[in-house]
Amino acid sequence: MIEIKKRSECPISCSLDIWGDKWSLLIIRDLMHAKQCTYGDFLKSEEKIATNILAARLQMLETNGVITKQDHPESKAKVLYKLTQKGIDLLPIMVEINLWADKYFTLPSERKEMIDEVKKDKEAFIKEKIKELSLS
Amino acid sequence: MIEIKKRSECPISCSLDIWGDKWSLLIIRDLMHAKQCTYGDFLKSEEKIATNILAARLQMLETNGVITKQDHPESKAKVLYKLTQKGIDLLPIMVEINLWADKYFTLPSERKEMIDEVKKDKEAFIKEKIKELSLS
DNA sequence: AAATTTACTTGCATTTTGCAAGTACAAATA
DNA sequence: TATTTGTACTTGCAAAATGCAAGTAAATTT
Repeated sequence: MIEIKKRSECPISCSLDIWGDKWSLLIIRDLMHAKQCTYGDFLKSEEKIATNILAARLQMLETNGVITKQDHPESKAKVLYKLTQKGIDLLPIMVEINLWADKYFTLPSERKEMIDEVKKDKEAFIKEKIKELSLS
Repeated sequence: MIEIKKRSECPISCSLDIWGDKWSLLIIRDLMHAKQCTYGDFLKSEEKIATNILAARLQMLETNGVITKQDHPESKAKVLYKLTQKGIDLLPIMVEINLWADKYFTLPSERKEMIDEVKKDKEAFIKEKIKELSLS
């Protein structure tokens, strides 16, 4: 089992205790891009997470209600991971991280396109994206 | 010295490579609350960071241009740490983390007050707070 | 029936974290 | 002026987390 030990009652600290490790937000990013992923999909991401770490993080995020597992409609060998509402609600944080990164790094052009869309109308982007993630 | 190895060119990943560890955002949080802190101030925070980890993180954040050191005006024994513009620009991310935490945790009342102010007018809050952090 | 895919687990080396103690310089106190 | 205290670290070592390679078990494909 996974221990959820809070370092303090501070909102930043409590949040980091759930997803403030090296990998969790990348898993969540994948789910925001793809809406649903199999275990293997996560392993394919370019940052190359180790399989045991992936398993541990998925467990942690599920225990904390950020993601859920469900059966794959076409195969019993596969599992689908999805964001819960709690996970979907991390979108504004992700958007702000993207904007910060856009200001201080040189990003690949395919990322820039999305960010330019955000910059045009942040609220609209978030609203639309949340809607997308919520149905399904 | 500190190694800045990027796992990928993804904005989320690049950002996490700088401040995506267990402690950095808590250091940044302290600086956002206090505007400037000494080494000892950070050690006093309720999460109780270990002194060697603190030294390592401060070094990392300074190397990456998120914070700066300056002489304490009243004592050569003390050092003042402050946010750079790059650090101040993390404020919107912090605000969103607070809002997420507000939705999913029960927070202490003194934190709630600040968050209620944010909820009234997020843009205004951020603008005002950035102004505050920028002068000095 | 055998090989392959999928989602993991296991074992072990490496790296990071945490704790306690130590150091060096500045400042306050006796 | 000598000694103690404060401040910002560093060092050494144990514990925990991470990373890598290989293994397992059930489902699917061949």
